[in-house]
Amino acid sequence: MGVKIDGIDKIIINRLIEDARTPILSIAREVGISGAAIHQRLRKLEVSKLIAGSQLMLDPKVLGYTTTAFVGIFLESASMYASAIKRLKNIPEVVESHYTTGNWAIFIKILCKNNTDLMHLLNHDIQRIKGVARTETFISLDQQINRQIKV
Amino acid sequence: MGVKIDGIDKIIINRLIEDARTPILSIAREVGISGAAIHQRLRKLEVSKLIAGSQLMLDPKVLGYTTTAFVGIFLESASMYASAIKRLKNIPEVVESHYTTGNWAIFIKILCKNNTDLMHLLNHDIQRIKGVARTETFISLDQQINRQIKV
DNA sequence: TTTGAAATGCCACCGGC
DNA sequence: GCCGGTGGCATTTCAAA
Repeated sequence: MGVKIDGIDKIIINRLIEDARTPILSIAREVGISGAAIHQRLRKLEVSKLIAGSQLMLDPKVLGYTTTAFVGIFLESASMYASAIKRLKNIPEVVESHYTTGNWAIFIKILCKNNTDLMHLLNHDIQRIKGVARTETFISLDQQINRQIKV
Repeated sequence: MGVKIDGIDKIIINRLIEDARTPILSIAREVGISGAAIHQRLRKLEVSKLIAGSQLMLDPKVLGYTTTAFVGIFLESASMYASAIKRLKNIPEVVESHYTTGNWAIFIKILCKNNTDLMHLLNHDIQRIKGVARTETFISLDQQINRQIKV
């Protein structure tokens, strides 16, 4: 993991984490080097794969997705993992899926419009996936932290 | 929640979710309307708050953060929630925190460099937060889905 | 790694439809 | 809602140090 990052790189990264469309020249003026230099540093950071891309962030609430929930899924056998994931990928409300140690085999994060939709998603979409034995659901009532790891 | 989005808006959004720095004019050429029109649509979507911003995405693995874990936290009493969150905010490895129904009061997502760091984080940083009674940890061995809600 | 300069391309704002 | 035009910037590349 030989990626070395100095203070200027940190400023560049932090400005672009706040707003990925910040003009490079405005960062250049802030740190006091030329735009070309910023540009080359960015390319280096991309080549190193530290920068994985940039994303427009949507607010799910504006689309009506007001409920966030986590669901732990018990599988009948570990061998059903791959096929279960395939099915989960087809459910748009599933925004994260992990294979975890501990209680469950699969652990997912989902967004729903309301509790009726959540119930429908659980009973109709998730519970009916082949291999799914049982689920445990935790509804997020409040999210206080949502950030990236710091450089 | 009166935000109506047509096919062109969807294309704009999806292109910018893939790469937030995509030039507006290249989207304009793709959909066959002028850059000015794309620009106006984007402004409308920003005003509607559907677009919450844009972010540079870092790859935590390149920084050495190879372990993702979820930790359920039991609190001695719900009244310690606010102060516990305050302490969690000071732990950079904590990237998400939720107040959840079900077993735990607080549910967090953390990134660590390895299992030793994870243990240290749990025993030294998290367990010692005032009000934290007990924790349950789930390590993610594999993440197969990571996306935003679709428009 | 940095710089300035140059070519190219983009953005953001109009007035008008 | 969309367009074309425009002036001012931004991006990208290059040779040079």
